[in-house]
Amino acid sequence: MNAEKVINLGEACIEEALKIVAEQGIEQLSLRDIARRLGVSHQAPYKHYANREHLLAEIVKRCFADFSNHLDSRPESCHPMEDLGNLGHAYLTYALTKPLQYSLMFGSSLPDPGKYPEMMKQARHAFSILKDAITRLDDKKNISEIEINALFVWSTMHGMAGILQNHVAGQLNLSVDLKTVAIPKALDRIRIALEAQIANLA
Amino acid sequence: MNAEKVINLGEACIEEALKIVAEQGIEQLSLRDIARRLGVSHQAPYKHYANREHLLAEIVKRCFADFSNHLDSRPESCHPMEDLGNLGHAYLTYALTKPLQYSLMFGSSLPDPGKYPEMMKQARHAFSILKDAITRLDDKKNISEIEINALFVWSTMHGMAGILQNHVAGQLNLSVDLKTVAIPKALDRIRIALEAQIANLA
DNA sequence: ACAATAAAGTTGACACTGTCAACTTTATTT
DNA sequence: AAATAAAGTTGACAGTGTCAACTTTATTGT
Repeated sequence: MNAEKVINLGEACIEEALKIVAEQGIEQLSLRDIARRLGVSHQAPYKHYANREHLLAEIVKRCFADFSNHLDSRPESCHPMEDLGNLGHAYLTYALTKPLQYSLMFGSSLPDPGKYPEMMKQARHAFSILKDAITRLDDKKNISEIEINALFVWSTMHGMAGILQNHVAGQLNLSVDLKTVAIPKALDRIRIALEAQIANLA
Repeated sequence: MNAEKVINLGEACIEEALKIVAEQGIEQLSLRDIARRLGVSHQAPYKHYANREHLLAEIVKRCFADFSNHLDSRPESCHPMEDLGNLGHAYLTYALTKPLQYSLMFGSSLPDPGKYPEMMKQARHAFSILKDAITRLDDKKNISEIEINALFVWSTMHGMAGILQNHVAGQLNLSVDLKTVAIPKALDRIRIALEAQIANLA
């Protein structure tokens, strides 16, 4: 199927890896399979990635970059709370439309963060987008409050995204539709919590 | 080290599997290694578990049962909101003191839920504990509202737990301590959101 | 009590994996 | 054009899951 010669094997490995993860899950990902599908010897990929984890770290790094781009391209709004809502929406949209990438970033199969600083640099950048949006809610807040709120929002987003795709929720016999009802309501509750807390300080 | 004969190999496999996961992570778990450490042939475990995934499903099932027990043994309280706070505390305590078990249940390495109904039965039971606590907040609410709130609370809990152990947060250069500051504040925000929403309906 | 049967455990094989080492080919540099 | 580095190949090894056939141990029915 991939008879023509591969121009850039390093890039081709990443593309093929994503396909394999999409088709068979991350457990089934093997460098040998990548090589086989690209019509190349089983050792060729090792000339570009020292081992399996290095390849995964590179993929995750790009996922974070792609994720940041997606968050940055949300609709503009000059109302900070509306903007935060847009951000939440963009977050979940990403988790739903690119479940592979999302689970690579936030699933438990993440490569050891300490070993891959470039990967984590991209991760911090994504988090800073959320912090910036929360800062605009109330610029009189100190950095701790902002971080606390950011972690709160991120936790809920992360939790909902996880529930949405981990087919766990599908097995809970819920009477309510997740995407159309539960998620918007949950976003409402985040807004309520943040507004109440801002009012408290005022 | 385990020279004396194993009495119940099925149980011994599970114990040894948990040890291996604790020592080396779930990726390193192999049935052959379990067999070797128990001083038994490499095929012996297969007489008790058809394959690797069946063993994992059995482990996860027990984790959910243990999790439910832990949630049920939280301090009693006749104030529903306080009880929900205790529940949240118990949830996070479990995630922090038994990170292995927690990540087995909620990590991405979960065995296919559809294939293991017994496992999911235990999962539903754990979820029902949360639903019950939320029902007591306002017994005039309909089932949908309760489920929505339960998902909201669960999402935030799940997200925070994930952030707490996924070493992701440790790499974000946060200025605030997670356990002592950020988590209690986040629980506050959950309470605020739920109270505001109950007041709205009243 | 004892033969029949099922369960538990062993041994051997196979295809698959990651990874090391040595080699050949191709591209780059000087 | 020679020297050198990069990219790709081939072969090997230990580890893995799992199938099949076998032996040992327990259970069971009569």
